[in-house]
Amino acid sequence: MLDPKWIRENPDVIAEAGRLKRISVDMPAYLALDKKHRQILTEVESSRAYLKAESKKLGKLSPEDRELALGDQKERKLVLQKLEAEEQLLRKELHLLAMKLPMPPAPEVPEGKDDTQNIELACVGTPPVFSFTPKTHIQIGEELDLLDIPRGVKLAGSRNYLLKGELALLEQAILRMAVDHMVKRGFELVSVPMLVNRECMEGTGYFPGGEEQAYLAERDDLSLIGTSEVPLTSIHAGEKLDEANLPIRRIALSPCFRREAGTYGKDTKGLYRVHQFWKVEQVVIGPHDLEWSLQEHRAILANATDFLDLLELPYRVVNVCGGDLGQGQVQKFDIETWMPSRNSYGETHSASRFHDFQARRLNLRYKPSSGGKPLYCHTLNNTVIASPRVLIALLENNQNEDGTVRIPSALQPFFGAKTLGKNIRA
RNA sequence: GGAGAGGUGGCAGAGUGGCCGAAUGCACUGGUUUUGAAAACCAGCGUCCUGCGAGGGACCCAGGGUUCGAAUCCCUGCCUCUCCGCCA
Repeated sequence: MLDPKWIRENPDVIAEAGRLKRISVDMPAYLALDKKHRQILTEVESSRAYLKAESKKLGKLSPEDRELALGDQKERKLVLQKLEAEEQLLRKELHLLAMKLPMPPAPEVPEGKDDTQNIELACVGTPPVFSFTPKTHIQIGEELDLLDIPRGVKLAGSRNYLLKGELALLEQAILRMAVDHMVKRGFELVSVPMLVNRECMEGTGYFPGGEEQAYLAERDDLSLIGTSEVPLTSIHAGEKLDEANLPIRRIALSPCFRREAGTYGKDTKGLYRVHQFWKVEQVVIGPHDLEWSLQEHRAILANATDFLDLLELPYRVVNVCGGDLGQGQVQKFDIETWMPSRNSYGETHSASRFHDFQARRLNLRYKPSSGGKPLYCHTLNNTVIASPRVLIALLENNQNEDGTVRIPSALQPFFGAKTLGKNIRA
């Protein structure tokens, strides 16, 4: 959500934002509606002021005099009611339009229409060269009897899977390692609801627009989260925080649910695009300060790349171009990890900064220590790790010729062994 | 799931149709007094929208309704508490 006053004064900036982000924006329509709404609002308010003042006088009149004055009041009330209905309708329309306006991207965001035009910022590690024909994660998992996709599909449809035994344990090990990694860096682990209300989905920018991507529990008007960014960012919605308590840095470990509507035929094989996965997500809520926000964006990016370094995986970081940015994002860095079976880097992390976009929708503010009006917070988030997607990289990059998988040393204490698959083969 | 009670300003808490944007206490801010502090006393003290301003409007959980007029009456929803039942 953008500041209504600012919208009025900067329609061109928003139109340009729409162009850069490939989001259709009709600023003339918005401005016309806004103007009309404010006109009616003024009428409603002055009419209401008159009626209110007259009513007060009525209260002091004798019963006989009152009867005489009532007729006029009733008539005016009818007129007001019509105006009020009109005003309410306009307000709703306007709000809906405002909810869909794009946040302008930062100047350092490259122009481009989709992910092929993202700019590589860094490339770390070297994709492995195999002296044998490498297997895909599916082959590795199935041959070790640790992965069962057909039965996952039997239970819940396409894009479902079963991880078994050591592979399921490996998943837990990575998630726990990620949690520890972040707790060491001062992030507070929060266990959050996975089923949230509409306010959370709208507040973080997923609704309206993203309803198709979410599993809805319609009877209770709740949605399954696609990421714990939603509950984590919404925790202090409607509150006025103390500046002294900022920034708030938190992580959550949660399952994530995505319908993946409109991706039929895309990434249908294996564990890359699935309906349900685990993710450790980092969310930071801070002051309304651009410099701070920029720094923090780099910091949460580093939290993730440092973790990939510990996992000894090759990856690259890209500066996401305008056309690949979401409505609310000001800038986004994606981390893509090398996946031999794809013969390319695949997106595993996404670090976004929002300025006050989410904070406005959530009505999330703080009292500045220096006094003065409450300000909207800035919010940011990034993945720490998402599984099973990271397992693709881990299994494929570290596979041995005999079909077992080497476990990176930092992960060994969490997994409890140096190799995956050994115990089964022995 | 059944029965009951309730949601008012930072907190506590009064307020059953006009004199209520809301008593009172606590907290907070400024002042007087004091070597300093405490106490006492005096004064101030909600948020948001709109307007250059004077001002106007909205808000007593939320949404509807009754009424010339609603914190107050009616309906619906949400939330909290107590008792009973059930349960990982």
